[in-house]
Amino acid sequence: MAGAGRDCSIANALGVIGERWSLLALREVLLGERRFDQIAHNTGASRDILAARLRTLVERGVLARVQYQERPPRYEYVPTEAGRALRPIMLGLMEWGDRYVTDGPGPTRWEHDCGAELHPEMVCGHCHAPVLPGTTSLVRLGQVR
Amino acid sequence: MAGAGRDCSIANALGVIGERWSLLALREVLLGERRFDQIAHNTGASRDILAARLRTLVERGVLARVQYQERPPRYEYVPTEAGRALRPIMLGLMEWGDRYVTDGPGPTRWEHDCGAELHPEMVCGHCHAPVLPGTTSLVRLGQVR
DNA sequence: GTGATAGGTTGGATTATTGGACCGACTCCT
DNA sequence: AGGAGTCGGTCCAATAATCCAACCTATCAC
Repeated sequence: MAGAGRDCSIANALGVIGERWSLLALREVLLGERRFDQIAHNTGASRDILAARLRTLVERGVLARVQYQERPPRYEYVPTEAGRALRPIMLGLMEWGDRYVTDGPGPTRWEHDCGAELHPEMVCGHCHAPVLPGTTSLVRLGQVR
Repeated sequence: MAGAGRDCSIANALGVIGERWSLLALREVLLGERRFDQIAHNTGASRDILAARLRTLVERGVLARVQYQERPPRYEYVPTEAGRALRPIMLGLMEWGDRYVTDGPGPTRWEHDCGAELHPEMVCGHCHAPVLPGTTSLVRLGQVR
């Protein structure tokens, strides 16, 4: 792991969800798949790596591991508040992938309650204007350690 | 690499920017650092890995490598349109990291033109209502291959 | 007893990453 | 002219992570 680099919440966030398969596992959980085998199948991750990733996501508070039956004990993974808070970011990543990576129409599509196909946009939480380059200024920058 | 898993633009996006150091390198470029040595220093990545990451980001159209002087030839990395389109996502990730990972106040802070400290929010591009769980419905889901 | 389901663990082979040294082609200082 | 510094990398051996298939435990259904 990196002991250096800029003090930055992006780096900290990537420390939690930045490893390979973590975000795809979370995608499945947010889509409603909560069982190990289903997550393994739908992501394509190998089972040992997936087990490790789910463990760290639980440790870091993004998912919770909930027993849904005794005898035999069986567990499912459910998103915590922190996990649900990643949903907009995943939708943003999906939008970016649709636009700049995936050929043809997006394989997964959402509709918003307003009736339109969902194309999420990032806005300022205060004035609700789009966050565009040039409309923001740096107040404080994390130092490089 | 994964040959299987769900057909999904999140997975496709991660194929481009999901490797370790890629997003941190992009963060530095978007912050205005364009030189190899500075990016290496500010991220903490080893130089050979950084060179490899920058190469794939250029290949995939997220960055461009531009010669800024001859004799000796020197290059800098600038964001393309696709790279700039990742800015809102990085800000969202920063917001998430500030809230759920980083202890204390966020090390990097932005102000929006409206005067408020920036706390970005994801909204529907059509009706501008926040994208909350329960306000969207799946129209089409990428199949697992 | 045979299969199926669920949630993993184990082992061995392959790949990726790390950190530091090194390099070529300059420029700047003295 | 000699020496140091800059820039954008590459090369190397040691270490760490990942992949895949096989295996395991417990239980239920037949």
